[in-house]
Amino acid sequence: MRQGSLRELNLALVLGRIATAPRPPSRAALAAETGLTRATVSAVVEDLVAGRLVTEAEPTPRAGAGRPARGLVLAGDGPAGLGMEINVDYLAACVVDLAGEVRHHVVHRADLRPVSAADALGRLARLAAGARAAAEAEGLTLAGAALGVPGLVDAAGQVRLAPNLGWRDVPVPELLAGHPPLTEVVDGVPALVVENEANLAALAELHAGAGPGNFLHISGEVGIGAGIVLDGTLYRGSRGWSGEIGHIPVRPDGPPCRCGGRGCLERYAGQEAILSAAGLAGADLPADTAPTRLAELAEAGQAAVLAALHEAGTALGITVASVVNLLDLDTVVLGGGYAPLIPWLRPPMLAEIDRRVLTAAWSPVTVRPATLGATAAAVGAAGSVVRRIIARPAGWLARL
Amino acid sequence: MRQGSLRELNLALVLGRIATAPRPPSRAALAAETGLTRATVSAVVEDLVAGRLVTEAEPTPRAGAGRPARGLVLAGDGPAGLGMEINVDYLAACVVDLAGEVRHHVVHRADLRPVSAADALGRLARLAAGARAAAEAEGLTLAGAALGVPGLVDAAGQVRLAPNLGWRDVPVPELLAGHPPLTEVVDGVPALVVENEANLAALAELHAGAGPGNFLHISGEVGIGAGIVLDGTLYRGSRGWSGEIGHIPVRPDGPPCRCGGRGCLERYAGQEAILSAAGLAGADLPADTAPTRLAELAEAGQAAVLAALHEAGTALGITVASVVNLLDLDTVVLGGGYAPLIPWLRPPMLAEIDRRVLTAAWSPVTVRPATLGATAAAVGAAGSVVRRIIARPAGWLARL
DNA sequence: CCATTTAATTCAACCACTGAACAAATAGCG
DNA sequence: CGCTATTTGTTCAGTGGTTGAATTAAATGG
Repeated sequence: MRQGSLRELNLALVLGRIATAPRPPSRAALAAETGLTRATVSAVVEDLVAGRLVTEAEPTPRAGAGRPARGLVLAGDGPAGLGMEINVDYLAACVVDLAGEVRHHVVHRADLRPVSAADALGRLARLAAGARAAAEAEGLTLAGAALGVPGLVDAAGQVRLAPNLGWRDVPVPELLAGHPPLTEVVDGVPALVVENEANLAALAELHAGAGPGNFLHISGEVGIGAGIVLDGTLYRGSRGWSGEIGHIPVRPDGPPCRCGGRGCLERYAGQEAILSAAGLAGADLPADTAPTRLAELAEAGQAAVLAALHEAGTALGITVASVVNLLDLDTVVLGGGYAPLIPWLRPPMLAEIDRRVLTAAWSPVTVRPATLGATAAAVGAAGSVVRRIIARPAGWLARL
Repeated sequence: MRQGSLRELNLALVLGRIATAPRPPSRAALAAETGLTRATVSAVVEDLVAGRLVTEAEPTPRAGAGRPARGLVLAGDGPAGLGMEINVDYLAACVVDLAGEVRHHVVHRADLRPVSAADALGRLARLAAGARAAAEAEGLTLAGAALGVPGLVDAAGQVRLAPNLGWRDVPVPELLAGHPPLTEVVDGVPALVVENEANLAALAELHAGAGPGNFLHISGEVGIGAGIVLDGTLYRGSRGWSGEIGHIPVRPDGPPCRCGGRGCLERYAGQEAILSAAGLAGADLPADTAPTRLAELAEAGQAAVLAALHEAGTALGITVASVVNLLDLDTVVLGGGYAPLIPWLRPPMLAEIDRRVLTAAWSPVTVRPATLGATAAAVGAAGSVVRRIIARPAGWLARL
């Protein structure tokens, strides 16, 4: 810890409080919360304001006597994050400002399975260029970018395997490097961070939904992925490959899975599995509309659909019971395609959880829908960029 | 971060380096590693030496010219930790010094199932008093105590459920409070920390075995527990109830378990299950000798025993595959009663892992025996006390 | 025996936080 | 309307702890 570290830590501490406070706090309130003196907080805030990270809000009306406080809020015109997502049937890009506000958002629908990786990334780069232009038009400065992909990503940002896209060993940063505007390096972190989309969706939920805590966020897209948040931070695993929940064995002697195992969760609760159990295998539904279609049919009381959802919920419940026994989580969030199906998935899930979780008697497990919709991964990607600035503002300040 | 925090952080930083260095480092080497100046390191070390946390070793012979360095080592006569363990068939107490050396260790064998909790804790307090006397005779000062129990412990240290001991809602700190010498409160942390023994065994492995990393430590005692180490720290879960791996469903429609579920791991790989599958249900083996007996019979080629171990290993493999898919771990450590059975458990475990772990192709999962024996939990308990001092030396220094 | 090299300490300078005093801005009250 | 109480935010001398250079200490090698 150098001498300057103290200021770095206090910048992060104060900025973090401003970011999470329910109402714009005054310097005096920040001093009281953090234990710092008002003098120190004033000095720190001065740095933050000079760096365009914080601005003063309108004086907040307050009860009682005394000089009115000047509320501090995250700047809406400072740095922003660019978030992107590639999935089986769409591309997305968005811009999120420091306050977490989504300032720009475009989704480009297209079946990307027949398209080459280079081509898909080329289209994405065009979306990103548009997003950057939109951000600059609003006075924002992009401070970094993150991209979510439905697959395994290694430390260098290379996509090792994305089965549903048909990708294998795709060097994403290299392929995108030629395309502006993603070429700057900020503060030791690569200009473009590539990450599993389930992890990013969990991050989005962490910041948008109920505050920190321990939860599992299950993304039911074409495959089943999960992001794990432990003690308020995303857990990525030794190599960033955590959350491959789709291939957890539910019935070890069950039907074979293309991963090589048998009875994987995906064989019971994956989109294909549900559709085929519901007798809709040949219906050729686009991946993005299948969940709502299933919900309609379930609403109408279609027996095969109800049975398929019950089976899927049971499998999910068995898997979640394993996870909760292992990690002692209090909440499970269902996102992606599962969100519209919650009314039918939840009862069998809870039944299995209650039976199989050793500690269920002392504290029930909550199963709830994600607060964000299908755009969660892209928003989470952009959010991860601005969150990094909030966690280490010194890096941003060191560089204008 | 107050002004004094800087010194606190640097005390912890330097002490941590001294603790983990392979050879006694000099002040100059510490300065180079940490980025601090030699002046600062000297000042910090002076504080640590004054607080009896560090002492100077004999000058280390070095090649080349120059004034010889004075090596710094953790003090062997400063604070120490008292570790205790209660299990089904024994009590244990030990004293570990700052350097991690076990300075005292006693095990008291006795079947504790018929004994009341108060009585068992009374006996434990006598062991602890003996350990304290031994520690003081060696010039050590006990800085805290930790106790491992085979069950669920809540935040207050109360044992909510320890099925194999037959305990339910036992207020351990209260029952031990009357018994010296466990009554001091150190630095906001309760004088006695009560913790699940599987977690403590994992901690012991973390410090004694291969350095930090991500691993799962499975303790095969009468029940099956696990400790989870993520990024070099023990993960305890929302309520400290993580690692209840024994009740992860292996075959959801399998035989009923006393937890209320069906097909739990414990029904395939628990000690009772293995013995009964091996046809030794009525043999009335003491819990502590059963594993070695099984190993003997397996060595002799007894078919029923080999089949039972194969079944147990398969179930463990299926469970570990779930865990690795979820957490992306690179290592699984088998401890407790599983250690002597590794030659027979490992092959079926690896077979299941290879089949079912999605990322197994890129990086194999290592399954290895624990480096500590049956005493791991008690040593881990004592280690957790001294580790806390190493992580926050300021608390200890603030107090003499 | 002296030059060289590396280790550790000393000391003035500096950075950031501290605490108290002060200025600013408002509400309440007579 | 003016005075007081109250709370916010700033100013400033003081202090703790790190910084960097100079100095001393203790060895090797020619």
